[in-house]
Amino acid sequence: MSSIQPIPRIQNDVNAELRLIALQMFAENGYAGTSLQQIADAAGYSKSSVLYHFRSKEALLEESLAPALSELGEFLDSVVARASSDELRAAFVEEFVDLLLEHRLAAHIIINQGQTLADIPAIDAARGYIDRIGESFMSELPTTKQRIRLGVALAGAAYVLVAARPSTAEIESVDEIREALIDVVSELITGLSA
Amino acid sequence: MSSIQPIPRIQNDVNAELRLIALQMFAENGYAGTSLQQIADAAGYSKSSVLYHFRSKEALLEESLAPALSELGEFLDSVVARASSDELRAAFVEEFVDLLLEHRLAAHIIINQGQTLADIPAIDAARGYIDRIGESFMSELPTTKQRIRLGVALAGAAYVLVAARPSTAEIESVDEIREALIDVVSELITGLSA
DNA sequence: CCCTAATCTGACCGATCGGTCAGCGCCTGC
DNA sequence: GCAGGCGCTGACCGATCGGTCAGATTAGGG
Repeated sequence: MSSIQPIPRIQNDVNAELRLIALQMFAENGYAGTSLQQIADAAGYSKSSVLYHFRSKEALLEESLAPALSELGEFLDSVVARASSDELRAAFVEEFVDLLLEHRLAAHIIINQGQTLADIPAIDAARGYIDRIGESFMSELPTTKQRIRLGVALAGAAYVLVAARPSTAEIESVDEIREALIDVVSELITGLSA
Repeated sequence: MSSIQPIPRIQNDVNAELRLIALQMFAENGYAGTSLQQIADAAGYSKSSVLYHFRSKEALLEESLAPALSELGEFLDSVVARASSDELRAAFVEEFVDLLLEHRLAAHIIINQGQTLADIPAIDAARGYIDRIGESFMSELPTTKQRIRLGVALAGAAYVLVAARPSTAEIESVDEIREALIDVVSELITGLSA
């Protein structure tokens, strides 16, 4: 306890707080549509303070996405490790949906704004991961139909995760959403090897 | 020819040109991420000239979306007119996918940026239309699973329509995409009445 | 207690934002 | 050939953008 921590400059509370707020606002209003001032106001700090913790707006985005990126990379490794045998597909889908649920905000940013933010390294890396995960599900060269099914599953899931319209408030449990998502995604994915 | 046109102040060429360019840029880089200067540069006009044709940036967006809005409204009418008998579902899906294909840029803006742009009347109207189209497919109160399937189908389709990654360039024909989309959307939609 | 370093802030920077306005050239109808 | 309007533009506006910097404030270990 009293000994120095292994890595002294660990992310502190303020840092994590800012990353969470930024992630929410980037997902809801878009990266371009969210200013550092708005983030600072929402967090109760000054804009200068935000820029003290993060070198730039882009760095704030990248560090906010980092945890999701890390887990996405691990998931990709586990996918390529186990060969894509048919009966393991269901387990993969379940893990993948859980990954989306855990990092729903990051997923929404990467998928919905990935096109716009293509020049940001973290975004580019994430898109590369996703591409390779998709490829691992496909035998040989993907057909148009396969790529469209995968795209619909991915983008559709990412959208649903954040859509949460004000009307018909989010009374429904996460479990219910999880179950429905696993159902629809696996239905879309299983059509890929055909 | 020499007689005055029925409605003198019809949309002229420049107007239509600007609307198309704006629609493309809004879809690709986001509404907040696209400046009037960028639109003007892309069109080869000055920013002042853009604002001469359109009262404001918001008006440019609304007028760019107008054709899609109009057709979407007509589609909604045709949906509620014919009762949603099961065997007509396929025809509905086909029409709907064609609508998405025809107005792919507008669809992408409405679905992917609808949350952010909720205070813009045209966007709000479009989201209302889509909600009502969705409701017309559902019997009684929609379950979570039903709403998720519909959300995945809509957002997934909208994403695929604009995704068109630079890699593996858009060699594939529109017909191929259309066929795949009709297939996957109808598969998702037909699960709604269950 | 005091010195240092971490944290936080307001003032300020140049650039760009959406938008206004006066005026330019050009075409057209009289 | 002249008057008038339309299309278009540069200059300019206040506000805000992301980012810098010097200094105030705070916290903590010796």
